[in-house]
This record gives sequence, C-alpha cells and structure tokens, in this order.
Amino acid sequence: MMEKRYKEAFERATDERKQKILEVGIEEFAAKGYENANINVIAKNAGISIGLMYKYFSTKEDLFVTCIEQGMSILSSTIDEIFQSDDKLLVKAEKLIRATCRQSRKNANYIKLYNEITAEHDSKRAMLLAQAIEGASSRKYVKCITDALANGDVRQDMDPRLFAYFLDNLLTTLQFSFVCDYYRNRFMIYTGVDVEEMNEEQIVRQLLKFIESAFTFEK
Amino acid sequence: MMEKRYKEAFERATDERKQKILEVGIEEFAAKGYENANINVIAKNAGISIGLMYKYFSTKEDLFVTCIEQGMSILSSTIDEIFQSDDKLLVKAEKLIRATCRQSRKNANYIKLYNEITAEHDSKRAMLLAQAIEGASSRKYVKCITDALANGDVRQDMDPRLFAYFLDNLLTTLQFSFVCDYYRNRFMIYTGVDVEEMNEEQIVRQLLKFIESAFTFEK
Amino acid sequence: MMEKRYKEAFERATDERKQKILEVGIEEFAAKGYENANINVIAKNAGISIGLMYKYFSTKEDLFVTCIEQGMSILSSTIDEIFQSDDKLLVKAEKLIRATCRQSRKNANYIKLYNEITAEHDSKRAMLLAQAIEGASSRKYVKCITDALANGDVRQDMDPRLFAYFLDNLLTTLQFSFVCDYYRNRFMIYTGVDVEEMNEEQIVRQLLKFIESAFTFEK
Amino acid sequence: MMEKRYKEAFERATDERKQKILEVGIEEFAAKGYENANINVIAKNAGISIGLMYKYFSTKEDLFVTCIEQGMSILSSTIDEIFQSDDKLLVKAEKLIRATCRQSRKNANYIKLYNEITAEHDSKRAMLLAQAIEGASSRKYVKCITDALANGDVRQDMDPRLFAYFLDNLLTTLQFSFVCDYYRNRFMIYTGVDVEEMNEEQIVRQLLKFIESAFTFEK
DNA sequence: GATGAATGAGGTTTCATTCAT
DNA sequence: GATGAATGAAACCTCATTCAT
Repeated sequence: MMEKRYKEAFERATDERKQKILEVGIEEFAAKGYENANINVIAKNAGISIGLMYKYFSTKEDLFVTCIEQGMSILSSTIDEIFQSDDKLLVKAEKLIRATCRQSRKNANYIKLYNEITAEHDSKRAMLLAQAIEGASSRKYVKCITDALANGDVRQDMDPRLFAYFLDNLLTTLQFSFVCDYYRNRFMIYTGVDVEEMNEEQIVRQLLKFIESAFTFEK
Repeated sequence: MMEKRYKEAFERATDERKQKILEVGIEEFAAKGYENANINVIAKNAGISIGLMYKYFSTKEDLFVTCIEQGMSILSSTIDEIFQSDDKLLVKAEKLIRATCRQSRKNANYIKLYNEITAEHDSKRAMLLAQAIEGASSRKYVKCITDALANGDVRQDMDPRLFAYFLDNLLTTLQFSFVCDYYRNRFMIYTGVDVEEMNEEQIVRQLLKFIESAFTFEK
Repeated sequence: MMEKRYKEAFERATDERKQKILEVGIEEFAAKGYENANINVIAKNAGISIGLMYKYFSTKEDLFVTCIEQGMSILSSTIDEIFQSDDKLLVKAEKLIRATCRQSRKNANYIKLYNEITAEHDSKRAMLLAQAIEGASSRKYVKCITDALANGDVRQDMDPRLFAYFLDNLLTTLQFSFVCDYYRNRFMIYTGVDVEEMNEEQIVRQLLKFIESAFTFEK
Repeated sequence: MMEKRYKEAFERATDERKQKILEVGIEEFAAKGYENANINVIAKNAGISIGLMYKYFSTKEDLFVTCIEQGMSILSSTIDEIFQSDDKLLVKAEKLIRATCRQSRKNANYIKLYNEITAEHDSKRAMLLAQAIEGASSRKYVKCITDALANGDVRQDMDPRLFAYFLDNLLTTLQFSFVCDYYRNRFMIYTGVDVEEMNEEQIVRQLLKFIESAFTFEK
C-alpha cells in the first residue's frame, strides 16, 4: 500500500465528508486532468473551505494521490472477487472482460483517473503510483496464470508473468476504450463503430477468442 | 491528414531551424506534458526569441500539435515499411514487435508524446488527434488482417477490425513499457525485471506466442 | 440598468475598499484610457494584490465597466435632482448648465471616463454602455421637453426627442470642454480663452441665449 | 498647419503609394482606434514591407498623425466651400448641416478618426492636434458669425466666438451620430430611431429650428 | 530603395498556498 | 475545528521597432 498522503485531521472528519471530498476530487481530476483541476473548486464543490482542505491535505498532489488510492481500491475490489473464485482461467478471463465492461459504466471516473496516471510525467510519482496500484493486482494476475500453467490450461512454454502483463494490457486498454476520449475515438477508428453502439457480447466473445487460443494451445 | 497548424513563416524557415524547434518542442512536451511545458523554454532552447516562436505558431497548442504530427509521422513511417512487405501475418507481427522495441530506443520522445496524447482530456482535441494519428495506420492494420483472413492465416470467426485493435493495443502498451515512466514501472512490477534488463528476444518470443495461437488456430 | 460586472467577493469587501478601488480605477482609466490603463497599477494603488483584484473582477473590462457605472451614476444623480423640480424649461436649462460647470471641477475624472466611452470602438460594448448610461437620463430629458411642449414653452413644431438630443449634445460637449484635453483646447481655439479663465457667468448666459433664441425669430 | 510627421522618403514615394498608405492607415485607425491598430497590418494591407513603413514614418504615432492630417484636410475642404459663399447665415447653416449628413456617408472613416482624437489622453498631443485641426475652421466659423452679427442676422448680445463654438459642437456631435458607434446608439436612445432610418430632411429641419429659435423668444 | 525576420518588454490572467480570525 | 480573503509567481501572448541583407 501507499503511504498515507492525508493529514490526521482528515481521518478525524466524518465519513460522509471524507467520501464527499474524494468523490468530488475524483470527478474534477477525472474531468480535467491533474494540471487543470482546481483545488479551490474541489473544496467549494465538496462544501468545505479551502482552508480546511489544506488542513486535510498538505498539497494538491496529496489530495490527488489520495483520490487515486480511493478510486483504485474500488476498481481492484471488483477484480479481486473474480480472482478469488476457483474457476478455470478461461472462465475467469470471461468474467474479467465482462467486469471490465461493466466497470466502465459504473466507475468511469476511476478509470479516467487511472488513464491520467498512465501518462504521468514525474518519474518519481510514477513509480510510487505504479507500485501502489499495480502491486496487489499484478500478484493476483500472475498467481492465477501460474496456477493455470500448473494445471496445463496454458501453453507450457509461456512465461506466466509476461503472459499476465499482456493480458492485463488488453483489459486495461479495453477499459480505456469505454471511457477515455482518445481511446474511445481510437476504438471507433479501428472498428467503425462507437464502443457504446457495439454489442457488448461481441466484444467479449472476440476478445476471448483473441486470447483463448493462447491459453488452450495443443499440438 | 491533419490541417497544418503552423504559420507560413514557419515554412519559410530553414530546415535546420524547423527541425531544431520541433525537436526541442517534442523534448519539452514529452518530458513535462502539455500543461507543464513552457513555450519560453522551448524558444530559448531552440535558439529563437519568443516573438519569433509566435510568428511560427499562433498558440502553444498549435506548436504542440505540429510537434505531434512530426513525431507521429516518424513513428508510423517505420511501421508502414513493414506493412508494405508481402510477408505472412505472423512474420509481419514479429517484425512489428522488433520494430517496436527498436523504436523505443531511437524515438523515445515520440512515444512519450503519443502516450501523453492518450490521456488527452479535451475531447475535441482527442478526436482530432485520434483521427490524424490512428487513421492511416489503422487502415493498414485492418487491411493486413483482412488479407490474412482471406488466406486462412487467422481464425475464420475473428472480426478483423477488433482483431487489429487488440493487436495494436498490445504493441502500443509494449512500446509504452519501454519509455513511459508509469508503464515501465508496471512492466517491472509484473515481470520482476526492468524492461531494459530483460532479454529483448524473450519479449519478442513471448508476445508472439501470446498472439500466435490466435492466428493459426485449428481444431 | 446594466448587469453587474463584479463578482460576489467585491460585494463582500468593505465600503472603504470598494470606494478606493473604483476611485483609483476611475483615475487610471480617465488618465490613460482603457487600453493604456494597467490593472497591476490599479491594484497597487488601491492597496490590494493583483490576485485579489481578479477575485473582485473577472477581467479588466469588467473592472472598467464597473468604474463606468459608478462614475456615471454619480454624474446622473446631480442631473436627476434638477429634473425633479417643477421649474419651467428655461430655468431647468440654466440649472443644468450651472450644474455642468460645477460637475466639471468636482467630477472631472467621471467626465473624462464618459468622454473615453464616446470614442468606443467595440460596437457591442458601445451599445451596452450607451443603453446603460443614456437610457434613464434620455427619458428624463425627453419627458421634460415634452412637458414644455404641452405648456407652450417651446415651439410647437419641434420634435421633442430630437430637441432633447441636441440640447444634451450641447451640455455634454460643454462639459468635455472643461476637463478633456482635446475639447478644452478646442474651446480655447474658438474663444481665445481657456475655459477656466472665462467668467463662468458668461458661458452660462451665452449658452442660454444660444438655445433660447439664437437667431432673431419672428412670427 | 502641423509640423510634418513623415520622413523625406515618404515625400519621394509615388502619389499612388502615399495615398494607399494613408487610406489603409485611416481605415485601420478608424476601425480599431490608435491603441488597437497594428502598424504591421497597415503595412501589409498597403502592400509595403514594415521596414519601408519605418523608412517613411519614425513611429506609429507619426503615421497616425499624418493620417489625421490627411483625413481632416479632406473633411475641412468640404466645409470651406460653404464658408466661401455669400449666403446668409441661416442658409449657410442649412448647407453645413446637409454637408454634415453627406460627409457621414462618404467620409465615415475620417469622422471616426476625428472622434478618436476627441478622446485623446496625451495632453500634449491633444493640444497639437486641436491646433492643427480646429485652427483654420474655427477662424472661418467665427468670421462667419461676426459678419452675421454686423448684418443683424443674429442677436446683438451674442458673443460670436462662443456662438461659433456651440454651433460647431452641434454639427460635430451630429456627424458622430451618423458613424460612431456610441453616438449612433445614443441618437437611437434619444429619438427611438436609428439615424439611418430617420428621414434626413427631418433632421435638417429640426436642427435648423433648434438653432434658429428653439424657445419662443419675444422682445 | 526595399525587405521581413527577429526581438523582448510588458500586459493580462490563473491558482496553489498561507494565515489571521 | 473552520473560514475565505489575500498573495504573487509564473505563464501565454502581442506588437512596435530594429537591422542585416
């Protein structure tokens, strides 16, 4: 986990207020990006004074990071459930894809926030965030693939960690295609259809096919 | 193609100067992102006055877009060569992967710039850029897959446009993993190794395997 | 009336500060004109930071318009009193002329500001300002002439609205002659005397004659 | 007359070029005002280089003043003709008013330029311009009134110079009402009609009445 | 005479952060 | 704890003017 980036005063605030601040912050950061987000606006929309905002967070960056933490933990909790099941890899994969599509509607802002981070320019912060965000979920991904490898559900000559990486890249970019402006356009340019107009079932099946043969390869 | 975003005075500048400005601009935008990039710094590093900079480009955004165009055209020219060959899909794929790895060293800044764009928040600009950048290359990707489909090199039940999209997503994220801070860290977290320490050959082979079975699927 | 052009924060400021800002602003705009006036200077002279200035007014133009409103409302309040009396038209006229002369010493800057506006080049703003400034006072002028017409104090074949317009033009240019550089010089060139050296009584009497019956009208 | 404000090189230029430069300059200054006019744009529109522009005029101000001279000399030439006639004052007045209306269509830019000057903020320049522009015409006005006084066409107790001043003020503001944004709006607010919609004949007659004998003067 | 590329001071505006109450 | 007025550095952009060719 990440070091906490909020002050003690924030912990003492009511849950309702904490939620409101993060929710509003996430919305602003997701909509405008880190640089263009305005901390004074966030405070106002959250119904607190800017002075209090700075009692809770030392800097804009700290608020941002805390918003990230909140958003990413929600995103990963959905994923975690799937990993906890005993399903075969292919079934898990299908569930992951479907979850990805669903997330995109419910948690659009969290995904936008995640997308924002992937273009991080401050390398120090990039490292910090990557560690915090990808750490746990990558381990689950890798473990899941490793198990599949042991079960013979995957080509034996596949490196499980790279495999996990590639797989997650596909899901991540799919997710972005639902909610992030650039990726959504990109999707349309490739497929000729807006992602929301396309039958979700088709996306799921096609992506499954794309990765499937990789899984169940037999000579 | 995109409408030109530079003024006529820029066309009249010497090639050396044009190159210098774009090079310096790309470096600044790649390093700091659009918002944090500073035109005054770009002008100074390019060895011209700020006034002249504005004789060449009407706005910071125009300079940015022109830098993008330059960077993306270089990136895609490498790719185009590969598509022009008569190789079978799998051979092309291998070449693409290797080109991707090579690009990452030579054209790191262009890739960072591309990464920057993928997190674009201004939806209008996102559309413009996507069209300009992805338009041509997506058509080549899709055509290439469509041909492979006709040749029976790919599963017959695969939608060629989605297939192309997934494939390009894999290559794009791989590219980012070489040069963009966040993705690079992500790569390390998944694989346990820095991307530059890993044997390139292994990455190529593993990614090929990942997509390969999809290609030559037979019951 | 004009829509307000200041932000809420300005309303919350102390009266003293509000006055100071407008006073300093009017002075700067009157002295240098809109383009050459410098907000930083206004802020400094008003004893506030530039940042606070922008908490009070969104743009330089908004500050300008608010200064105008203040200045014009003071100018017209003097005039309004005169219109409220039951005097005959000629008596009112005399009072107006005397008020005009008096204004010129006390409210020189407001008049300069008004003069600045009459050379407005932005036609949209010109319309807005004209409406706001001339609206109320023109109605009073016209009503006053219409009443005089009913009383038989004025030629029956006179259009009251044009009459009011001509009359106000005479007063306005007289006012400018007291405080605006160009008009003051113009006055001197015509009369051979600086307006401040001329006996005010003479100006009043001559102007009264001019409007009363310049030419020897005979039935 | 004014001291010349152009360099010798300008005198040596062809008449066509001289005319073009002044014409274009007047248009730009009339349209945008001194501050917002752009000397580089004027040069471009006049078909010469900015370098040459500075061979002709040392500063923006010099170009402006030279434009003024040109414009004002054209304006006053129309007026001069009228003064040269032997008509009675009232006839001359009518001619002046009609000329004023006509001017407004043909020489709108010159009038706008004149209007611009009347809001001059630099008191030194204001004096210079006033002297140059008003000097000759004021003398003609005054002489004309003095003659009328000798002939008994005007009240004997009227000061001819102030009379001339008031009269010219009426004509000047009328002129502005035809072409200057603010005055035009002001006219509409007073009269309820746009100046171009109003029957010109009515304006002429009403203004004549106004100056002739506004109030029912009785001996 | 003629060009137009080049300069850079200066102005408006934004917003993270502070601090007195 | 809570407020929000206040700060000021820093960024984008304009345009009169210069000068080498």
